[in-house]
Amino acid sequence: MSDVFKAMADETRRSLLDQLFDNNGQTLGQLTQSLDMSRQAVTKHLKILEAANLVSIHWQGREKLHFLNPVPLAEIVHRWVGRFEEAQLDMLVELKAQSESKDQSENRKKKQHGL
Amino acid sequence: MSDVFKAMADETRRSLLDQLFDNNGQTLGQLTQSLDMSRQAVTKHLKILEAANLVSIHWQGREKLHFLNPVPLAEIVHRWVGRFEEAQLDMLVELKAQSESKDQSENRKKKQHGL
DNA sequence: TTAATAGGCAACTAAATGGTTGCCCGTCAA
DNA sequence: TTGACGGGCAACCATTTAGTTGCCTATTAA
Repeated sequence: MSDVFKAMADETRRSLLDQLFDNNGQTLGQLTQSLDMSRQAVTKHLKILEAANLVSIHWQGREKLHFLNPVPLAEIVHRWVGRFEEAQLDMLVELKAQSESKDQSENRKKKQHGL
Repeated sequence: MSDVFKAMADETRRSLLDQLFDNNGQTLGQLTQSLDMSRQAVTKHLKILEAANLVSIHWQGREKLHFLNPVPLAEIVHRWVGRFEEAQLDMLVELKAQSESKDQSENRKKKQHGL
């Protein structure tokens, strides 16, 4: 899981994923063209994306084709969406409780404000 | 956006978020207890979470309370879920095309083309 | 057969990251 | 009022990260 988040944490790597969104199955050379850095630097980024299982490769002659693998991110992200949506509900409950607690002294006037 | 992914990329910080999921509004001291590192190290992690807007703080006397802010991650994550789900469809189409290509000999009715 | 193309590997560097320690300040309670 | 407690700030350190360059291999095309 850490691998996926770390892979996503870099702008260059997100840009590589963007490129593959737009046009799946590109070669290293193609992916490098749009990036203003050396081929070897791009190779390293792609290795990290591969390690995170976000990109899979397919050799065709001397060309290395790169394909998006959406599965691990979809999984991870669905999980965190769930957790955060729960938390969001909790937070609403809590804010409500806090505001009620603050309003104890004057709770008949029903005035409320948050943090 | 980079800030959010970078914040999420560290195990310690995800663990801090976990703690706040379980019990929102904890102090720095409380958050430190479960972490086997110095208070100052935890402070740095919390600063990063604050900068990513994933945690907000509220001073109460000499205590600093930390609260989860689910909004930015929910946003980011919904966006990426959308993109990846699109890509996932693309991939299915592509896998279908590949398998059809493999089945060429026994399925002559369907047309196929290479990657 | 040879040159150009696509890419890999290793060594190196600068900067960012994650941690430490020491000392300081404000708040609270005895 | 004084000492303990909750936390901040800054300097320092080791490791990781993101990039470079130079050279090598394998495939393709002339």
